[in-house]
Amino acid sequence: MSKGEETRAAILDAALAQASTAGFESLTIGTLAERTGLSKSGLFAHFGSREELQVAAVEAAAARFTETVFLPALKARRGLPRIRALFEGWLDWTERNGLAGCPMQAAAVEFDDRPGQVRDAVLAHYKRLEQELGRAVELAIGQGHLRADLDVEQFVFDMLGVIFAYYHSARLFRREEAVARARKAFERLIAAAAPAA
Amino acid sequence: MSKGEETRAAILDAALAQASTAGFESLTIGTLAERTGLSKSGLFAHFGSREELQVAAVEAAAARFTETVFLPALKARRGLPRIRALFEGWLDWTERNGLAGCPMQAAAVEFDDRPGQVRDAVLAHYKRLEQELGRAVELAIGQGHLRADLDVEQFVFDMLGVIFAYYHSARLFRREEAVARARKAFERLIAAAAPAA
DNA sequence: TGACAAAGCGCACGATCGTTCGTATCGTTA
DNA sequence: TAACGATACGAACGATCGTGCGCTTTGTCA
Repeated sequence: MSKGEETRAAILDAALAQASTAGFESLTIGTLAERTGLSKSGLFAHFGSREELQVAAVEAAAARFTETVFLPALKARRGLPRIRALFEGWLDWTERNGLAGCPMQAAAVEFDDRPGQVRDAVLAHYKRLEQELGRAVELAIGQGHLRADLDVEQFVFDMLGVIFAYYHSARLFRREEAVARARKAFERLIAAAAPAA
Repeated sequence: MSKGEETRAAILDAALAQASTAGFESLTIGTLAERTGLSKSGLFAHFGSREELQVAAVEAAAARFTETVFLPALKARRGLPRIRALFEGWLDWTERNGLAGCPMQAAAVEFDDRPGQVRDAVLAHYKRLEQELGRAVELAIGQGHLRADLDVEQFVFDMLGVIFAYYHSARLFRREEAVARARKAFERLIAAAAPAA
């Protein structure tokens, strides 16, 4: 990794930490420069514009998510075990990356009504996320772990809901029982999608 | 309503519109002054600080939510009908108020890791929301519409998840079928909570 | 090791930020 | 209508915003 790439990675590290606690709108060149020990202009040169910086931060978050959630889940057996691995990884991927809230959700909420490159990047991430999740569900159906007539998109929709409710309960309310509630909701989802006995 | 109260209400109208599309961090004195035709200092005098303005905007959103969702739902018969009314009102309360996204969710995500008055106000709203929702569920249990041994808090958790997944699907993905997905998920929740036949 | 490109800094710019203050105009009530 | 408080404005402040430019330092490779 060249010097430039190294610095760029360090900047994005700081950017993710910042965005996860205070949102992407709080990502300013000045504060980020101070946080990384760079000069404003030096930092700026790595991205060319603030919007590019925000896009890069979203993409960095997506990359982290892939490393922390997707790739490890591939080691689980296909079918239900893999879906469970995805779910569990999803619950704590932010902590495991030293982040506060989920930067992806923050970006989604902040930019869902603001057209531009950032919104496009967020959309791309969630599109891919739903695809991968859908594929995992279909594999589970193929394995006979889930009902053959299961509404896959609905299952993905429901699973996203559980995650969002978890983030809400854990971050805003700081509830300890959030994980337990999320797991219970998830298991009920799985049970409802189980093949007829 | 005195002149001052009138102006203040107009400012908060504009603030909610702004916050619902671009987030609370985008609420600046300058843009809001231009939007309302006031001078910066004239607008500022109504709140005393930017943070107070943000708090007032959160409380205005909560008031709108009460008017648009809570109060109408009280007209429905207690029990399941009222819970359904709450759910349906919740789905479209932002549209009915001419807003883009849900300002309350935006505030929750933006401030969940930032201590201060704004976070406190958001927390108070969601606390009350959960209380009211929980009471409605208990009434439904009393009416025999839902299982007596239902985990009320879990039901509220699950319902919140459905709403968040709906917002995500509708606002970020702009999916037409988001409402249908949300209703399906909600009905499954109700079915799982139904009394043993 | 010398040369060339990559990386970073310092300084400056116009704009906007939140906030303060003195002054003018308005609304309300006696 | 006179008077007085409520409401709004204009101008200014120091700070910070994103961005551009020229220069120096550093890393990299022939």
